Amino acid sequence: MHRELSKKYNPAEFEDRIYAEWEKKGYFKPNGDKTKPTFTIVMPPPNITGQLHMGHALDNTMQDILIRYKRMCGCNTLWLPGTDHASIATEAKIVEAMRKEGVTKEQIGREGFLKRAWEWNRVYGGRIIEQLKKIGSSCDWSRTRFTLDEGCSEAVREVFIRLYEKGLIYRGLRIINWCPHCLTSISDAEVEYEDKAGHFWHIRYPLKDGSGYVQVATTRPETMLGDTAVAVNPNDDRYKDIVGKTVILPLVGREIPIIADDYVEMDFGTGVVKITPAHDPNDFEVGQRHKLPLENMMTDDAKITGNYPKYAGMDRYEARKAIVKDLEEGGYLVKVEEHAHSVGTCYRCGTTIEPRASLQWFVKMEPLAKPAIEAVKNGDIRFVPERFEKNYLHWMENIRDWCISRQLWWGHRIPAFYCHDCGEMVVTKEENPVCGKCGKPMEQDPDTLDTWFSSALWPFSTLGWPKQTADLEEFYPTSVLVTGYDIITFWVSRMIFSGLEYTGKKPFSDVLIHGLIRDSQGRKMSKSLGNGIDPLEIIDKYGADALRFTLSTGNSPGNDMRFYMERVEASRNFANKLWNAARFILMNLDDEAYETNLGVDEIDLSVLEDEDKWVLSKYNSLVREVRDNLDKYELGIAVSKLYDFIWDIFCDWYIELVKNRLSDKGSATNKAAQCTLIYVMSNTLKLLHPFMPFITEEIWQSLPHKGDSIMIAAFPEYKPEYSFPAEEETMRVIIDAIRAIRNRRAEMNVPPSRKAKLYIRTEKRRCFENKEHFFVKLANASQVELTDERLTGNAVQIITDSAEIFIPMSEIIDIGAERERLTKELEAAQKEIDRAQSKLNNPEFTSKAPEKVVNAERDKVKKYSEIKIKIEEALAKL
RNA sequence: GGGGAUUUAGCUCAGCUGGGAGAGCAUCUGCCUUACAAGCAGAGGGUCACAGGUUCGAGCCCUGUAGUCCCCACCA
Repeated sequence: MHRELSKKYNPAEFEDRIYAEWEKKGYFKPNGDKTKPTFTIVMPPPNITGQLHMGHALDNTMQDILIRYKRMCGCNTLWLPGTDHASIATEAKIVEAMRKEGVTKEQIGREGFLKRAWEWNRVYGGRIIEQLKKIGSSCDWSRTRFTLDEGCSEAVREVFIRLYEKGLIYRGLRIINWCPHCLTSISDAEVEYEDKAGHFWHIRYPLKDGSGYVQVATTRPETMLGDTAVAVNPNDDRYKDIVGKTVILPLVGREIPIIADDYVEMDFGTGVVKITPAHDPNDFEVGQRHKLPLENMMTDDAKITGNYPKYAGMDRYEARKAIVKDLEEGGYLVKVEEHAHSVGTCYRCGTTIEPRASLQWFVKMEPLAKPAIEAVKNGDIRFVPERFEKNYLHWMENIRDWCISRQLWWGHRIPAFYCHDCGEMVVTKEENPVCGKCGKPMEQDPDTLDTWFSSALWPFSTLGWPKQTADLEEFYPTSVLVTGYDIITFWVSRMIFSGLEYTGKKPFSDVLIHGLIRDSQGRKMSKSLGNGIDPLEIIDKYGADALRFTLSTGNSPGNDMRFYMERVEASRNFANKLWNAARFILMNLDDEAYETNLGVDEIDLSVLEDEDKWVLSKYNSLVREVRDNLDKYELGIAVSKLYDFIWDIFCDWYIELVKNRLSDKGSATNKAAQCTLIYVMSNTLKLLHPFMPFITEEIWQSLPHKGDSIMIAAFPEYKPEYSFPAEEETMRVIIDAIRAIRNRRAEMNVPPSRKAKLYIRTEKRRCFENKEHFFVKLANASQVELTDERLTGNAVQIITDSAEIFIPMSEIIDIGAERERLTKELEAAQKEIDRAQSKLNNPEFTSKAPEKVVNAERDKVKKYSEIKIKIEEALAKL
């Protein structure tokens, strides 16, 4: 009737089996209950380039916890999964794989390349989904999407055309960040800056009229080939007279003007700047203002063009050396200084990016940013933790136009078409448009879109947008987005403005931000360092539950976390503890408990002992706290409370307290204990299920239960009638006494085998009555006697706030030591009294502090005064 | 240059709206007590970075200082 649990906790035995069962039964799909609120999460789609890493494991564990919680709360819950085509990253990987085979993109052509890319997606995109299942992700896989699937592509085209027609997408010649390795433009957000040691070269540019020279300073001397002016500040008296004159560009011989522009700072360098409009964003602006020609002196792969035969074909750095040498030899080089400056690098390949004037597509950001800023400022969209709002707002408020075209093949092709004959351009969803002017077939723009362009639409494109689907109606806006702080600018911000602009609604209400998983030394996990830990290996060895527990504990939102194997072991040990507690319960259940579903729905409170009510009451508070923490996204706090309850309260105390009753087969008290064990255990399992789905299911199934799966059981609710303050107090007194006895025995090195009779004198007799067996079981007592008398003579005396306990053990009593110890305790009690009393003597305290706090201090004085009297009497009798 | 995070036990980190500092691991002591040695019972260990301030009361709030880390920014 009920399933046995195997002797050893071995997650590999059941995790896959349980997952398959859940999936087969369709539990991952929305329950369709329209009377309940919907709860939706759209998974940040992992790239198809790689393996599941710890970041994914964390991200998806958090999402799964929230989803499982809400599902058990009865919500109509959807967690929609998918993968990202990751254009630049994937293309780079494929090119690299091809290189090893000795094949180039050009050789196989666009079509052949795309064929390979789709094949790649079939293999690796599928793999990562399987890996997500291993950690227990309860996604609705039937709705799995891919950023490059037909629906998403339709959404991309729709958006592109809408924005174009609105004038928010334009094509223009601008300075963009060019990666000479990936051979594509990238957006500002995709550039990473790092400080590098460099030089400042001071170079003389002779005036054409022979009246001298100007001295410019540059960090990139090779770009002088592209200079089309030099500039000074209009207010700079030093150079007033030469503005309007021309200089001769050294090595090149080109005659270029001296212009005046505010951009130049007088105090910096020499106050004279060489202007290279084609290779520097500021210079480009200056060039625009002064109508300077663009001189592009570099090829795609950052080599000098044929226009400069002496340097043609040299790469940037080679050319720099040669040019510096030539300048020096020509007497143009004045000096070289050390100079640290920040250099932009490609976030994918790390190559130093080359700013470059280029014809690209852009999204005009300012009008889109405005509502996106407003939505966060007015609290419509909330960041958790809140501080990331600042991050987001700062970026949004200073946003620049977004370069969206990429010179890649793997991605959404830009729906713009050109007529070769007349130069006409159309933006259209049509696949083969003809030129409206001359009727000729048109050719599509060869470029694709930034991969984040499609990711930006993810929360609604996955639900069917632009079609008004039932899913979109039901599940959009989504509830919460869970992601790392590292992609707030790349992704979160773009989803926000996209959602607002295209659907008129925010894409999600809350953004739950987590940190990065680092190695045990605090370093980022990376391939190059080889310090990555594979989540799948952890799962193989310790189980998915242990991994999930590790990732969800001991960490606060938004903060990075170090990954320690010791912590995984501790998590596994916790699972083991739970497992064994369950085994113990199972060993002690009668068949009748299964036949009658004992303790499954309710408990007959009238038959419970104090300890039953105590644990039930503790459990009841736990329910309230866990719900509260989960509602506030405090996952780590919730799970640590569960840990404490299960290990400390339930296993170390409650189970120990009821062991005697469990051997008393057939009695009413035995049944009450079984009932309480079942009720508290199975409901605690429900509380823990979102965090550790597999072990909780396995155990729950083995206990008396109703329903097919813990996954779809109702999440426990707080019940006022299960709150028992009086029994909690009774058990606190008992537990304190037991602890005090154990403590003293350990101090005195009494071997556990040496049992002794206890005499307990207490004014809280009610608490101790009928509790004698606890002291026998848990405090090495041979016998317990409640007495009104103080034991005199050679007895160990133990004093708690509620009792005096005497253990006659004359043979090990050292009167001198006892006196010393009691004196110390007396001093400690006096100290407590003084401390509390001094507070109470302060009228400011008694008048201003809350009553609750003042009363607590009064109680303290009372309590320690009583203890003090007892100790004094004990000393007197010694 | 601006912004943020962080500094708590030997290590890694929790600590929710201010009301006597906690966990895991490590260390020490004693235990195979009829679930669990992946365990049980105990113990030691902290000027909560530093200096001021607000408050009856500060690990928590404010100001400053220092260390560590991150993000953003077009100064050649």
